[in-house]
Amino acid sequence: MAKTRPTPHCYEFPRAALSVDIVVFALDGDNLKVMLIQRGLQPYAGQWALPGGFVRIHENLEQAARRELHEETGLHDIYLEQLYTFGELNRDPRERVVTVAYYALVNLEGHDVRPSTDARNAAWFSLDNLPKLAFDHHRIMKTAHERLRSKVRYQPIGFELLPQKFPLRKLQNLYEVILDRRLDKRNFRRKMLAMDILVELKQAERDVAHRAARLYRFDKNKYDRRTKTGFNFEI
Amino acid sequence: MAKTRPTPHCYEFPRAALSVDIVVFALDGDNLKVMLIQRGLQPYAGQWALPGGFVRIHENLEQAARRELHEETGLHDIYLEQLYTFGELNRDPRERVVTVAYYALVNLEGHDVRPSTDARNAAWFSLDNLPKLAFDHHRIMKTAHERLRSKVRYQPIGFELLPQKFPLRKLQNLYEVILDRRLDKRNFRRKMLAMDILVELKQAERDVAHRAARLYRFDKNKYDRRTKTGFNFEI
DNA sequence: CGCCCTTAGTGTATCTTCTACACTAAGGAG
DNA sequence: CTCCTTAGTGTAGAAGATACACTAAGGGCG
Repeated sequence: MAKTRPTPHCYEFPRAALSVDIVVFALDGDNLKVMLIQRGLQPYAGQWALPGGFVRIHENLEQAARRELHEETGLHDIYLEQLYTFGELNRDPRERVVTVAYYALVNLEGHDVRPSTDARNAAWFSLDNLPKLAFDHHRIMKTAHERLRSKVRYQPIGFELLPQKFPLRKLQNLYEVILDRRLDKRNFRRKMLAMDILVELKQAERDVAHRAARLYRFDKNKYDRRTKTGFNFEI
Repeated sequence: MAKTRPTPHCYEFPRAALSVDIVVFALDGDNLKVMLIQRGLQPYAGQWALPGGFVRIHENLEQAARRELHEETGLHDIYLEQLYTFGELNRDPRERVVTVAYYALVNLEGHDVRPSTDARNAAWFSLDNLPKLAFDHHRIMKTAHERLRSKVRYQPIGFELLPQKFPLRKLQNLYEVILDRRLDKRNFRRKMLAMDILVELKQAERDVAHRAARLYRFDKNKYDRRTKTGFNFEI
């Protein structure tokens, strides 16, 4: 597959290059973070950008996104969903590049996130403290953020940002951060538990300097069953 | 630009071809319809397919979708929105083709729809009576239908399927067809009018064999203003 | 060991929104 | 002028959303 000097590939009509870019969200206390990598090559050398790269001819789009994500950040087996395809003419100064953007959700504790694998410089940034981004990545990021904010309200994807076992306060905090507004504790708990998609565990938090909260986990099977009978998740 | 024998375009790595496909929805009484074209060339010659074609190197994705739509169906200046990008390896038997799918909404009365321009065979089909479709177009259609069903509930896009002036019963009918369930007339009217995004016109229906209904139109400015102050459209 | 600090965990009253439901009004057709 | 069809309207009860404050539990520290 890999040659030192690849043979050229010719077509009757000019073709755009096709890439994938991924907006990886994670929750760090009261901050929603995204992972960025610092570009080593031109264009935009030294600037921060979304992880991503060109789609190979024998992999589909999601495979390409997962491969790039793994190569550049070490992340694997995470929630990934197609966001939007950006195809403006001059979004890449080199040539026409169309990019299929994805967004990913990870929990910081569960995954062995090694931002600095592969000799690249990668790091988490708070969404409200982003550096200047290469290409049209700021726009992609904004689109991803909006999508997350609206999707989190009617699909149970927020759990992807938490460890498998979590106290309800962490879940509420997640929604408060993403939706950017305070929620009432009692109402939140009542509503969430009434949906009957969480399982109350026999464990409690450990090593906290206050009363330990009970842990819960999201039960996907229960959710799927409830969904089939007309139930709709909603925050 | 157009040559009888284009010079070849060569790249270091193989590239997928990039196309757009459009699912055009229209409402015809109690039926949701989509426009299909009958393919003249291989592969799938003679079979029905979504309108669409290859993206040119100097047009962006939406421009490509609008151009193809115009060339193949005569439709122009219509509501168009990106749906999803399909990139499975074997979705086109000739070679790797990644397609950016769009969906469009038109009102049958307002637009001069000429399905048979351009010497192609084009026609409207009821969604529940579709022929076998070329490529993975059935999947694209299904995705578009699901998107329409969910989006119509929280964005005022349904109006795109109606003429500018319409009686409330037509609007209710639209939601009943798309959501596939009956709505209560009094509740529907109360809710819709309470949103304060419709303007009651001084006109009534004409040429109906019963009491004529009052006509309304959707006021986008009003909607935008209300949206800015926290209002959310919802059916 | 006991006090303090912090977060966990709980119930109720009120307001708002959703639902179910049936009759009179208007207009054209015959 | 009668008939047929659809337009247009109100209300009561149920369900869901909101606002709100105290006691319980556990670790830290003096």
